[in-house]
Amino acid sequence: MAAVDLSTHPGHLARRLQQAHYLLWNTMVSEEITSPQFAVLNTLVAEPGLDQRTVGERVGLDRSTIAEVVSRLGRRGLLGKARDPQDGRRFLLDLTEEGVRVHRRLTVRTARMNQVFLAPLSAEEQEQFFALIGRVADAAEKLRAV
Amino acid sequence: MAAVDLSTHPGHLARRLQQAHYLLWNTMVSEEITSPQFAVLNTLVAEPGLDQRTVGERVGLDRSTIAEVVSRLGRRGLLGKARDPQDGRRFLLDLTEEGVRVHRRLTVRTARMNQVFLAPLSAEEQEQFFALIGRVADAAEKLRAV
DNA sequence: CAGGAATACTCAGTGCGCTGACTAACTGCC
DNA sequence: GGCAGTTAGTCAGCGCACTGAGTATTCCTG
Repeated sequence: MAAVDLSTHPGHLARRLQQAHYLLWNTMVSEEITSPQFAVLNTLVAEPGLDQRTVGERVGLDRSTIAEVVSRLGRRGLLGKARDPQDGRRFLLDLTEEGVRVHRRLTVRTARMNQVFLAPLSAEEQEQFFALIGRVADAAEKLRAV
Repeated sequence: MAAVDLSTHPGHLARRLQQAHYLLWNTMVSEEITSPQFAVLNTLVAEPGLDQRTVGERVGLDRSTIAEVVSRLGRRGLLGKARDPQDGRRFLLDLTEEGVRVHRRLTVRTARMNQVFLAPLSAEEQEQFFALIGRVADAAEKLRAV
């Protein structure tokens, strides 16, 4: 029996965490808009008119994935795409009014969901939670960059 | 600018963590066998002859997803499926010799990868990392069970 | 200013992960 | 024994996420 205990596997833990979040999001925030889609909306509220690649970079999605997410949001009428007149390769993205409205509505629910999600941890532990995961993710992303 | 800082969003953090792990796995462990597939192999080393649903439960995959993962592993000749003679609804799963060999080989590499992945944290911090994520994931899964 | 390198994006292919609807098999109760 | 309810698995459909190949545009360098 050379098997390993999965609970000491960070990858397995990360997957469980993400799935748990996904389910909670579905019940507490929205069944229509997913968490990555919200991240895109959120980025465009902060920086309207950003190009597609940069949006992807902000939310941590590669060019293929961001293209699909953007196209879905476009189909739902939450954002618009336009060629950059300065650089014909780029697409510039902007929220529609509906997109802004949806973002505003979901922001409230997201905050509530995050509270529930992190409720098992004390305020101090929540700090550690963010810091530890952030450090591991940052380090791994840097390994990739090389 | 009603935008939120994504770095304080546990869902976004969880996704980044998982992607970072995915990339490292690809370069350090295997391009063929994925982390969930390894989890299935690992479960069957510990408990040979388990049925498909229970394997899914052990590794945290729903019945649809475990069916796909199992079918892929079957196509690669790493495990075999057989109807349970006691209960015609069930499929019992068993690793082939090749499956056992692959599991043994990947176990070593996985341990090495985990070390690299967690290297930014001290031993004490690694404990916290496991504990905090485990508690949040457990709590969220319990919410679901209700 | 022309040709090669870099950049933004698309498309095809693979894999994980979920829901909801369906089929087949078993279980329990009358 | 028969029928209702539960359970294991499949299938279709959606969405995220990556790689690798291909196209169009821009940038850089000789």
